[in-house]
Amino acid sequence: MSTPAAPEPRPPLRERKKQRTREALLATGLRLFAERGFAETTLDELCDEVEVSKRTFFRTFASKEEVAMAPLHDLWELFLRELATATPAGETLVEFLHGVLLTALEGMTDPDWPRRVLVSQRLAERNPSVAAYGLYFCDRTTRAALALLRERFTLPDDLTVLLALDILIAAFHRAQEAWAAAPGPHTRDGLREHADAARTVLPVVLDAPVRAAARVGDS
Amino acid sequence: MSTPAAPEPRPPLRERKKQRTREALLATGLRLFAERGFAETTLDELCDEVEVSKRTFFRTFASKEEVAMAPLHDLWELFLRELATATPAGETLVEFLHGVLLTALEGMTDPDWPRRVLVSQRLAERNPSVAAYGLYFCDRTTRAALALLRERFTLPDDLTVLLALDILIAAFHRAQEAWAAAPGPHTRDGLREHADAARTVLPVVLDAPVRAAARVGDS
DNA sequence: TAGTCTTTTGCCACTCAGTGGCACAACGAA
DNA sequence: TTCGTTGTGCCACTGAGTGGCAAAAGACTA
Repeated sequence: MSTPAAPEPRPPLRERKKQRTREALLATGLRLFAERGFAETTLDELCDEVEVSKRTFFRTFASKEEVAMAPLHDLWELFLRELATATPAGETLVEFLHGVLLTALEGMTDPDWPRRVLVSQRLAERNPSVAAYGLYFCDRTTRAALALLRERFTLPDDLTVLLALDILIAAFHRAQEAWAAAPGPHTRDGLREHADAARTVLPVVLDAPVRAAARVGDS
Repeated sequence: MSTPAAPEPRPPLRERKKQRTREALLATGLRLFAERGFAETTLDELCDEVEVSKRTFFRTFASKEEVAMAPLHDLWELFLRELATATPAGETLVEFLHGVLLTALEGMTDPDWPRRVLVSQRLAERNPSVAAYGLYFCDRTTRAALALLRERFTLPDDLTVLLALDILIAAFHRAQEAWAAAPGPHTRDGLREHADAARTVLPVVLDAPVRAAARVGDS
């Protein structure tokens, strides 16, 4: 389980069994999707292998796509939890948000998490419904973050804050794509480096130039 | 039909009939979705009313969601067509893209288009699968725009260009939401004004401040 | 420890978006 | 007018997703 929960008293058996079921569905789902393809793996097959009913599957996950995107969504959920307690130190909003996101990234302590994120990224690249679900989840995260920020801080207007969040999420998303596409081992630190690089580019983006290409054959 | 195609020779009967079918499915779909709800309207009902088979529906649209989002997607498709011919005049990439988008917006000449866009926006707000589809469509538009830009212009690295496109699309998306939420008549010009306002905010966003709120009861 | 209450699970039937195959209808060209 | 091409409708089907309900499992109390 990749959620970096603080140590807490042992949950009741019922809760522990629910978490075991969730983890089994998630691990098996990611494995089967990666081996056979997302569309080519039915939920009946997944539930047979985990030995739970499909009814239970849908009590655990909202949709098939949620399994595929769960590793990344765990990160965003932690981001929101960190945002609920983080304190800015005079930096800009985008820098503050970026810092909170990196803190959440540090909180992804399960050594298997990067591998799972890579599987998720591949599934999103190859399956439109997975990609769409991921994008929608981030849009909802933006909404939740705005509400959290409004409760806790003095901020500019909603449009400015929403755009700051959109820019942060777009930068991380592109970083994640670049990380997944890069050769070599895929590590959490590597993802952080790509995220930092994307963050660094942001001030340049608004001033980026565009010129007609020199056309071959044009003298 | 909201596509602002240049005047062209009369298409063959087959093509005209296809377009009539598409328009009938679109107009009827939007109407039924708005009246009854997206999920509450089945494709069987829609096809019965238009008197085509469901098989034909799926030859015309890739999904039910595509009907709901078609008005906005028409705009993005025109954006890509404009991008294939537009010439920058020394402005930044984001300004150039914004200009092309406004040109595409001017090309949405059907007087019914704003009303349809409003219906689409409402459907997206109320139906996750519609919103997700719209977001995914825009992500694919970003990809297509990058490829177009690369063919035609000298540009910075892919990350910078992708982020410029992401920022443009996010700004327009938020403008559209604000436009839909605003009281009074919803016009294409109103949407342009909101788009301009969002564009204007962009340079400010990266420097936007965040401070702890003064807490009531704290002396 | 047994009984009772609460929560969870599995089973089942079902809906509906979406798909593929194929025969027939409609259109287009010579 | 004939023939080739393209489009349509019909049909059977799949699989994600849903609701109802009885049985099983866990929690709590005396």
